[in-house]
Amino acid sequence: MGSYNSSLLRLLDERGYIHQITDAAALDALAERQIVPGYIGFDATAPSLHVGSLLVIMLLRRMQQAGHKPIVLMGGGTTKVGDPSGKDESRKLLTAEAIDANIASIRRVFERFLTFGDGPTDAVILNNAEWLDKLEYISFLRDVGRHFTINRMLTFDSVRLRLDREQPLTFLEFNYMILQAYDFLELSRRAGCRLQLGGSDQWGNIVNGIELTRRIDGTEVFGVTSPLITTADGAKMGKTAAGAVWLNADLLSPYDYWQFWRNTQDADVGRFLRLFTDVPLDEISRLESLPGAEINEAKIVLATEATAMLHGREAAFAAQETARATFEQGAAGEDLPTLSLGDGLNVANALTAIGFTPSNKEAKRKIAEGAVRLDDQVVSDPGLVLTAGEQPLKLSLGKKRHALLVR
RNA sequence: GGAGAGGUGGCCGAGUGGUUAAAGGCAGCAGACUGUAAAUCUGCCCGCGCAAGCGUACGCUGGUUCGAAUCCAGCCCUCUCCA
Repeated sequence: MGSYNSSLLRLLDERGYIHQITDAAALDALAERQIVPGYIGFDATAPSLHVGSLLVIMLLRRMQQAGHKPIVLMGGGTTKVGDPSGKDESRKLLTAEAIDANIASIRRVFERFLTFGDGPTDAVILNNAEWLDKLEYISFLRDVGRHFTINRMLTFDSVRLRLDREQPLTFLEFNYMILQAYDFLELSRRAGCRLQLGGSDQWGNIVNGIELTRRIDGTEVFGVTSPLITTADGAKMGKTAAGAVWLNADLLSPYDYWQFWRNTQDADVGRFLRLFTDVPLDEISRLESLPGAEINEAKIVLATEATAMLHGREAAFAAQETARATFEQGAAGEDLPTLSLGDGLNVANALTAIGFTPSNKEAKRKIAEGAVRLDDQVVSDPGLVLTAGEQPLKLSLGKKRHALLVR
């Protein structure tokens, strides 16, 4: 730690992004000497990425900040195969149309984090379907497949974990690591790419790509992985009641995104500020050492900065303002989720309609538990029919979830 | 192709004819305490219904039985060993 010369590795190191590097000294030297094009692959298994991917998106952003060239590789081809890493079961196969739709939806997020263009350090997006879709089986096996031994492939975590747990691993998925390795070779040829970044679970795949590129082309390329980010109590990051914390605003509103960060545990605030915001390091040191309840100030900075980066500063401030009005003054901020009551709706149905409860049954349970309030008055009758007047009503479940009911 | 093991609620995992909407744990939600934190304690945790009640559910399809997650038959899927 602290022994790097290049601004790239120094930046990554001091903000806590580095888990492993394949050849740190050589990469350090290369990054001092030239602009390093580096890539991360993203498979398009859903219409949006979620916070789980945010860390590696930030890696690309840091690369650009350090004067290098980020390459976003969309996995249009690899998604058709499915990465077995870290999964107990095969994914359902996605159709080509679904994958294309997902890619179109996902790529917009990158524009918030990276500057795209034709300049030397501008980011670019490529899609591995461009080369993977056209592969010819026999010639691919002869050119690439001969560099992989089954003996070694079986030792990789992605494979071994599945086998150890007696879960099936299809031959299709077994090929994933070969295709990802081939991506690196292809990118080094097409884009002069010298670096692949990724989460620590990608180490094996990255190393494969490095070796393949060296064996076939004799080119030296590098890999950097980031640590797996868990919360202080050991849970995977990004899981909430409602499900994944999506990055696309149509799947998770800026207000809810802001709330996600606001509810960070004390112990995580400093780490998250370093990883997920551009707040200067000395300011972060100050914020994270705030005593007692004052740490909440740091959480607000985290929430607003992280939200601003993804959704823009205006949306972030709106979320912050709504939260302040709602939580500190007990009023109702305008950014809260809103439900139109129409001709009238009973409380239980309203709770389910906004998505606070998954079923009417659950809504009634919560009412019986005294967890539901209407304009801060506890509701006890699940059949109470609501109609809105001029003023919107505030419906609350628990202390954290609030919504506005309008006509 | 042969032999064996197995498929239970989001996950893990009990249960081998009725008292089983199915033990226990994890995850989750809520209440108390707090700082929209953590930890702790308490309650809840298939769906519809105001309710009585009803409907679904233990891989799938049939069958036996007053009654099946539990017994029988066929099928599907997974794992292990053999060929």
